[in-house]
Amino acid sequence: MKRITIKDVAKAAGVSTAAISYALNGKESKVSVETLERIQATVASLNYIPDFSARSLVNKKSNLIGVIIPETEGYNSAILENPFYSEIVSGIESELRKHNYHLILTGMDRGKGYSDLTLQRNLDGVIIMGIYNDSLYEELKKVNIPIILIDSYIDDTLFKKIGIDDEFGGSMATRHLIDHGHTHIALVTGKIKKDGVVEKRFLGYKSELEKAGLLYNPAYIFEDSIRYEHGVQAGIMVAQKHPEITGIFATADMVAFGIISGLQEADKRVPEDVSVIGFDDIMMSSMFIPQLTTIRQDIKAKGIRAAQYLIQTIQGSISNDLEKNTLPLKLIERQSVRRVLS
Amino acid sequence: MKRITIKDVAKAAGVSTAAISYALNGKESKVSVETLERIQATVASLNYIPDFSARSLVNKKSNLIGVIIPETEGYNSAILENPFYSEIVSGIESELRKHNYHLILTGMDRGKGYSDLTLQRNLDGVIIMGIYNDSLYEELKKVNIPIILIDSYIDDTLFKKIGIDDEFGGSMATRHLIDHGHTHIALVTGKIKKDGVVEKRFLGYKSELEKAGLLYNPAYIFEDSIRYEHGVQAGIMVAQKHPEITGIFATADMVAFGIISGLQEADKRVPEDVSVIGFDDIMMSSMFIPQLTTIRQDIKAKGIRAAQYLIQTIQGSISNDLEKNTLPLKLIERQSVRRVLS
DNA sequence: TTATTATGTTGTATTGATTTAATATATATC
DNA sequence: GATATATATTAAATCAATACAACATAATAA
Repeated sequence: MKRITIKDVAKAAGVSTAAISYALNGKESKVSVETLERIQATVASLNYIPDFSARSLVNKKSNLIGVIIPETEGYNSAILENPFYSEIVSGIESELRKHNYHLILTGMDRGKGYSDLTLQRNLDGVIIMGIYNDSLYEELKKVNIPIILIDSYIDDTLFKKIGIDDEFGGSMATRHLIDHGHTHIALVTGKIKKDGVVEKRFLGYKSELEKAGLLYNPAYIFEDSIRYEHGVQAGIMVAQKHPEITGIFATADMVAFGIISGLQEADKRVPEDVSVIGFDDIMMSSMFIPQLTTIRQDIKAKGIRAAQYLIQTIQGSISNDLEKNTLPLKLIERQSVRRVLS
Repeated sequence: MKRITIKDVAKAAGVSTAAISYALNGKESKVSVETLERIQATVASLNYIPDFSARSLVNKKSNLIGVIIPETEGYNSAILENPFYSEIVSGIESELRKHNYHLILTGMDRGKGYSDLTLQRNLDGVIIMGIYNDSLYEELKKVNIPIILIDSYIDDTLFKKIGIDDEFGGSMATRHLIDHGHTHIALVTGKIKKDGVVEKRFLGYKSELEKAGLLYNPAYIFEDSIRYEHGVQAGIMVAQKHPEITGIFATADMVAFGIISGLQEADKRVPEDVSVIGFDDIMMSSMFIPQLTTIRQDIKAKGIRAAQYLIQTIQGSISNDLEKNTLPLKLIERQSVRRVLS
């Protein structure tokens, strides 16, 4: 089946290809009403669908957006095994589709460049998740297209960012435990890297302890990776080695699930013996038993907002609306935290 | 920053653009060793990256694969909220990346066509999830590119398929309950549509009941959608209206989670009072409490296999290896099913 | 009526890479 | 040394669309 090109349409409608192009690209003013209608009719009858390759070759726009998920430790080349990212991508996709952009989804082998994809495909823009100071940093600057960073604290006006106030979130979670009478509070988290979200949440945790006059004990920090398995280990550890700990703040819900399992495995009950608070409020958190008390961020909205922001930037209607770029957080009280009597 | 084109490289290396093209596309035999080396050197020094739009314009290959997730009932335009799909996409992505294909991920508004995307982007192939007999059927045939269907029973040699033996899986699950002494077994499931996977699982359930001489009771079928919420409702229903039911087969793990919550809400314990078996073995199933007994399919492998099969088809090395296209199932015994005494 | 402006319309160059056919050069055969 | 063969190399056509500049026609102004 041969492809129907703009020439075929032109011939059938008895006009030039230029007329077709004008008629189809919002330049109806350059075409009379009669020809416009005739063109539209023939386009429909021939079922003509323009070729994006040819189009993007001339006007350097591809209507393609790259969505890049760097490999997280522990999630080996399985970029969507982390449900948090799935929800974000889901939001991005729905928003992009609404605006007639297509989405190229890709993981990123460490070492390999971002710019390859971008240049090869003439991407109109890129959304990158959870990147912290890194070698990629400089490379990103070279590729001169709009870039939105989700959950990044890279401090450069060149990059637009969508995120949350992670430090505040860390404070909220910690304070919630403190307010419920907990005095020995552990933190279970992924690697604390400079300018990563996890560092900020940790900072919130620490400052809130100080504010409450509680002792910050480095032995209460279980730092490894943002994975279920790490949570399990930490849970067992807490149960066996630290009976004084009654509250645990996990910097991700996934980790909180692991902690709860680990605790139960070591015969501690949640929340009767130990309270656990998570972070993110992924979908599973309300389905888990016990239902997880956590700091909610609207994950899907994050994706949607990132897509909107990117599209605005591409189309030049840049609204540098910082308030809308730091999304709200909310404490969701469910079943995994209880009050202890002092 | 101006783009570096093949012409720039040609000029810098003192050869024609044709030579560059040969050197870069595995046609080294048409180029002498010296020029090849010179070209490679200049390509590296100029950091030349070819433009896929131009390339795909001439050879009608885009190195792009479309991954299409039709909107599931209940998952309104949030294509990845279903963790099952996320895992598949994850598998597809890793495999495609390995072979230098890029992936366009998109949901599909009901009504809108598949062929638009395909033709616009000159896709080399398409992977479509969970499509059953439908109006889209005919449209798919018109677009003459390789298509892999995941979890579909559309019977047409034009479409290649990757799936599992859903009926057998349904049997396995049901038999497991029967073997554990259960005689009143409910089925909680999404809409049973002709040629959908759910229908097959239902058929397996039914036939296994008959085989065991048990009564098939339509009142035990809770048919609505493959969603957590439906599971909750069904769980409550069973607890309140059907105390005789001791075993429940959910045609998806997500639904099983809901059932367990619903049962607990209505003061039934799992597995002490009621046993629940799921289907899929998504990641959460081993993390859930109680850990879910389920029929495992290797979800990520499904994605990988689909990608492999598609790439083979595109490249002409078609291995119509049916055995490898029906992936194995395995009963995973965990904590949500227990033996009842008769 | 002629000059001027506005409105449609089209021919053609352009985009970046591939590929065919033609050409130039080197090597082997007799 | 002349002819045939193999090997490098390149000029130019091609892919499908866009957009500039040129031109024709109609509408308006003088």
